[in-house]
Amino acid sequence: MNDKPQQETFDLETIRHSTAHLMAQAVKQLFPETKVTIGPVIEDGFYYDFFRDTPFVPEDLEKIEARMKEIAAQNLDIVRQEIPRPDAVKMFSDMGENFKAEIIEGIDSAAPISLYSQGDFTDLCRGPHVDNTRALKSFKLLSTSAAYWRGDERNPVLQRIYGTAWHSDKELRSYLRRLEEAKKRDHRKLGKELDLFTINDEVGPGLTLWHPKGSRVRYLIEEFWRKEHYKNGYELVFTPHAARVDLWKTSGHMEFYRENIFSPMDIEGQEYVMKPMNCPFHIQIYKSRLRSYRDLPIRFAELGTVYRYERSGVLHGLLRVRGFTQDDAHLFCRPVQLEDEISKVLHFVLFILRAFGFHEYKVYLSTRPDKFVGSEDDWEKATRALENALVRTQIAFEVDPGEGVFYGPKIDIKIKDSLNRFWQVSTIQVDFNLPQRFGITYVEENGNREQPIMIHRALMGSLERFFGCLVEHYAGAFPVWLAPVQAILLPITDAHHPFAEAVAEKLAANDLRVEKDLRNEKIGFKIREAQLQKIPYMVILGDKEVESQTVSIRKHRSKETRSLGLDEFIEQLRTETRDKTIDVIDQPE
RNA sequence: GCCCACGUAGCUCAGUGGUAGAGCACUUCCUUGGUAAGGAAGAGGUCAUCGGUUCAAUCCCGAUCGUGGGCUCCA
Repeated sequence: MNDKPQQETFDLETIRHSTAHLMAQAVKQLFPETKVTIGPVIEDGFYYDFFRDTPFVPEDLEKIEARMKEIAAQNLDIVRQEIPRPDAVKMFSDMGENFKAEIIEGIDSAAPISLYSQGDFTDLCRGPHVDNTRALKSFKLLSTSAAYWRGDERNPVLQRIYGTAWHSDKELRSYLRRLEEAKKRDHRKLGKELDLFTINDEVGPGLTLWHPKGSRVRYLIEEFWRKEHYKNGYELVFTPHAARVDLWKTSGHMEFYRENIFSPMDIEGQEYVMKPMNCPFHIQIYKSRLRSYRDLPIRFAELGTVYRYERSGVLHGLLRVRGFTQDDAHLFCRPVQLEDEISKVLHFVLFILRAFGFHEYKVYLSTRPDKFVGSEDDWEKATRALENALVRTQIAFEVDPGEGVFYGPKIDIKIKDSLNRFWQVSTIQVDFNLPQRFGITYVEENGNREQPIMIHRALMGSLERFFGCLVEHYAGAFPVWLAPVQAILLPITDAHHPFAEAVAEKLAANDLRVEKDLRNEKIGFKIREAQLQKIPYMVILGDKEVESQTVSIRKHRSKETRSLGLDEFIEQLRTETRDKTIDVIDQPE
């Protein structure tokens, strides 16, 4: 066995990068008029951007993939060589590869220009690559799209092909299964199937209609959120959906955020806009009277619905919409309180996220960008406060240098879902800008007026996005505490309807969410539907149950049935609801 | 916004230059059945919208609106 595969000796990034080259080679062979540009490795795969007049169609992908396999099977050695920069520019210019020539001109003059060749194909590349095309076996081309040269829409349009590559066919298959699974639990699909929400053309793109079942879940989330906020020392407020444009001039949003603000409307000669943020309102509440250092910290929280103009092409289900509700809060504190406040927010956010079944996070600390307001000293202190709070809370984090917003440093939290995907939800941002713009103050111990530090924070980000994330995380099978319907009663025949009514009444009297399926259908049919609706508990009621005054329970996740007394069942449901018990979350194999 | 694809019944989708079909859902009837689909009948569509080509357009062309995959940006 001398042709034993060697792919295990290369890391995935190298394999993917080499596969991108292999694809470019195949494309050049099949479509010689095409020009190559760049082909980087991305998460789970790679892409390569080509310049040509006509876009690739799915049949092209099949042809390209077949050619790639042929080339790989030729066992071509991949050879690196370095050449002088002018030669490289000339070479690619002569080949008509003006994009490559342009890249070379942009490369640091100290860096060597390296070429990689395999058979008839030579490409500019930093490498590294696998040593022979035989190492490239487990790949698949996935999709095409358009992209701009260097990501700028003023530049030529390029045709992009996405693909994926792995060490082995087994890994490849597993990845493709994961894609299938993600498609199955797409919140847009489940939203329709489970009757949770719709986004309707006549209402408008990016505007969500929450159906009764989706609303139920949202209401439960909100209820939990409000209760915990009161417990944690927040005051809840409500503020309007629109305000005079002058407010947004003061806040600076008309200047810096204008392109996301809906066009103004004229009301009695005054311009008003829909609010893109809640902060100016909370600041106005702060300003409604004189504040003492004794009042601080002040924490105003609101499930505030904001409207932001997003370009039509970026809208996506509930994840990117034009009207959404932030679980927003603004904290006003003295500088000495900053670290403590951040620390409390961190504890709080982890508590909330855990309740929803998220236990793994990526946390980023973003520091001062080039353009900023406030003094370097303030930034320094605030950044240290954030960092100390993270350390104190024993949260692992990465520093994102220079990635803070112009008005202050921030902490971002991404949560990992059951398919190992990360979702940006929580954010904690220090703001030196708005307190100054609105001139808010408090009276210090010594009688002087001081400017409070303001913190913006959202735990779930937006309810729409968080809900979409939950739907995908649970694949639509919400845990008992969140399920819109916790139990469905399935009488065997209409003779058992009275018993079902009685059971329903008792469950409802215990604050449980119950439905009855009294349709003239066989039990198998009712079970199938309840199963597809992902209702946690099915309650089968027939002669046996009426006679013994018990209920037969079938759980969504297991096919076994269990018979128990009604009170016992109620107790179990109540306990699971109270403890926010989360069953094993469905995972793809 | 830009590139590409798509838009047919409530849903999922066939289909044709001569004004349309299936399955599921819905309504009615039969069936009273113990753990993933019992049977029959019926109703339901300006084929996204507006214009053009044509004797004739759901089909071809254009525009608009919307959706999807990306680009870009973010919560």
